[in-house]
Amino acid sequence: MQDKHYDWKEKIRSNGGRLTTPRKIIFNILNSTPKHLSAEDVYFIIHKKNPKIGLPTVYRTLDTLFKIGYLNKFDFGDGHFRYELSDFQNKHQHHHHLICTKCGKIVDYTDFIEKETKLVNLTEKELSKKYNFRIDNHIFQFYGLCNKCKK
Amino acid sequence: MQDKHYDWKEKIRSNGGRLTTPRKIIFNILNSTPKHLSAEDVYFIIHKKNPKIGLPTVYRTLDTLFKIGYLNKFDFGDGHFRYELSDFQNKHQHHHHLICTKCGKIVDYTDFIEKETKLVNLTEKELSKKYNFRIDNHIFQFYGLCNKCKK
DNA sequence: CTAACTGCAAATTCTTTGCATTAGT
DNA sequence: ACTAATGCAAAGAATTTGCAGTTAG
Repeated sequence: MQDKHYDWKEKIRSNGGRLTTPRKIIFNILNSTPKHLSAEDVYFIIHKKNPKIGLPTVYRTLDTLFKIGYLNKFDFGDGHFRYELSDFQNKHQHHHHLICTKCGKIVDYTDFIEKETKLVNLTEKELSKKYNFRIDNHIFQFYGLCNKCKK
Repeated sequence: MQDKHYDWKEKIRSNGGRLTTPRKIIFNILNSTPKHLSAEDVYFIIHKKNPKIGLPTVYRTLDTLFKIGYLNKFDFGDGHFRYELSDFQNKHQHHHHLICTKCGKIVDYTDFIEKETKLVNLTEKELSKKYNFRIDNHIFQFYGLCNKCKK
């Protein structure tokens, strides 16, 4: 249980998918960084060693992983989506974000999650009842200015 | 105090801006709906009566209003930004969002805000101290499936 | 084998920019 | 009059699509 990723390959296959070289590489890239990578970030990394792999493949692979639930997809407002492996793989803790609206710096914080969790669960329960939604996920983001940009 | 919008015109002028026809129309469009409009939504509405006003003007006006703090800008993940007049104009209450990942339906909820507020304030305080940020704003969004899409 | 995936190029979509003209103040 | 803002057309940037060739199962 050290690594719950063991089954991503199985998940791909069981959906009729194939375990191709680009998919393996892209998964590994995501799995070896705590950062939120954009499609272009991934492409840049991959391109150094595998110049044959194209940007469309990166987009398609990220979408595939997103659809089977292995990726979180964020928009921090800088004009492109960013991805990270999902939290349920216990390698990464669930976290929220603190975003500098000037320089784009992003801080993942986990510090206050515990206090928040109880309330979040309660809120999810009440919301799902009142609005008849099945809630799968949430994004909490705080926006402001980082120490440098505050001047 | 019924309508705090009284001063938006003043705010525009005091920044060296001009009170043009497109700006007045666009402000009124935003002011007469509780919805989250995209630039194209605004353009579509405006275009029926004022076909001369172009999409770039809409984008520029939205950006202007955003910069002087009269607009909130959201990305719900459907590929374009959406805008609404800011909460501090007491016409709209501060609210969070519930988003259907299948059909894109968005529910604004204000119900649990009160309970959340205390925690949010506390979290903002602790985060701003720990990470030395000045926090101006936050976005909380829950994602899931609405009653129709749950099937 | 054969259907899914890739790689390339071209298309789409949303948003921004350059510039000559118009219109607030 | 002065200069910000507009309207048009065209450019940019991120992402998606079509399709012929490749490859995993």
